Amino acid sequence: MPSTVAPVQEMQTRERIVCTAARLMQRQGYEGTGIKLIAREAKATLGSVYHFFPGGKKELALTAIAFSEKEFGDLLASSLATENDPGAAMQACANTLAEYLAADGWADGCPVTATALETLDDPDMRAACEHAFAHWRGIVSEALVAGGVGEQDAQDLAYTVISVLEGAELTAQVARSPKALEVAGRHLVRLLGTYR
Amino acid sequence: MPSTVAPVQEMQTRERIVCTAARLMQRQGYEGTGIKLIAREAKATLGSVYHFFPGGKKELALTAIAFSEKEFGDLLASSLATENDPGAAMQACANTLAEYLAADGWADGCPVTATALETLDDPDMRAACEHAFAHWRGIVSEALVAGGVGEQDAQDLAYTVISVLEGAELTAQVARSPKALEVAGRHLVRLLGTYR
DNA sequence: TCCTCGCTAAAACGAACGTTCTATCTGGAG
DNA sequence: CTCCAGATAGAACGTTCGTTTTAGCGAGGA
Repeated sequence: MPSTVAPVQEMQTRERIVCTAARLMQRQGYEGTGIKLIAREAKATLGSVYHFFPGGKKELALTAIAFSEKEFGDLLASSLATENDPGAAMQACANTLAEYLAADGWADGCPVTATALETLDDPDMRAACEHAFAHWRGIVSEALVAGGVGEQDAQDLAYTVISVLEGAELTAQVARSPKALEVAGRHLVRLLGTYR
Repeated sequence: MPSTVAPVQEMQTRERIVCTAARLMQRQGYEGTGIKLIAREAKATLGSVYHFFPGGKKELALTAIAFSEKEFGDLLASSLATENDPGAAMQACANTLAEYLAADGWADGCPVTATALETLDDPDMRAACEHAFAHWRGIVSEALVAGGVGEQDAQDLAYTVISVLEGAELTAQVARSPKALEVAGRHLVRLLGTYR
């Protein structure tokens, strides 16, 4: 049975690998990110990577997607918790994404997007990405319902909110400009405003 | 000097390679698509590929992006030409994208998106993707101005229109459902409707 | 002390990558 | 016919990929 200290060490190295994988994959996609590079950047060895992820690159990628799902979900939730109006919260969220992007040279985009498009033919990967998107939509949808929007309208709006955030972040990265995210925030406020 | 027949043959083979490259890259991204696979699928040999594209994979990818830029630009333009209301045109465009996606098993998404995210660190590739996005925004913006929307509002709306189409197409691919694109079309109609 | 076991370290595998090279083919010009 | 540039064909290069394998480390349990 593991001691009380060993698991901490274990999770530190493991989490370092997962975090690095997520960051690299959101910068250069799934195919573009090598396992050896992940190990090097995470200051771990190849042996450690395959020790924690016997399933290889795919298992690591699935874990990284789940990690990123939680990361962005927390950003959504905290934005919605800070602002009481859902529209203002989504605008704040868009602006936060723009700040993050500008801070790291427009490299770290949506963690799931870059990986998703390359791995749609793999059922497991696609399912993981779909789970992330559905999770995020659920957070937005709940907040909208709590804000007085009807159940059906809220679910539909959640689709568009997540879609426009994804698309605007991509646009901002390609253009190296926060403009797409800024106007997306304004338009989301305007769109959500028509539902009250 | 080339004869009048030889260039036709030349362009046929060349275009076959470009078209195949664009299709494969929109399915599996830049890194995930090998040059040898492109040659095989295009029924050309490796020698032909490097004959027409001495710059190798990158030059071919840049050409494929330009090809895709025109392809989606034409879809935008034809939708705007068919419908007289820009909002209805964008909704029709979203529905057309949904039909295409469903027809090919949700594989052929936006040609630029998949490539863009992996190659943001390459200035030439990023510039090509940015050029495509800007081109598409220009088409939408012009149509909005022609529809009576103010110049500044039209430019801002063009950002969001393209962003939401990109994001909704990605969402639809991952979910294997046209829903994201359908609601995106409805919400675009609604958003554009507030500007008249 | 010895032994075990979670973990690290590094070498090595076959396969596939992008690219280069040489050889062959084809069809119009001289 | 000869000739040659455009185009095709395919072998081969070195590198890097994901993965496997083997050896070594270092701290608890008996």
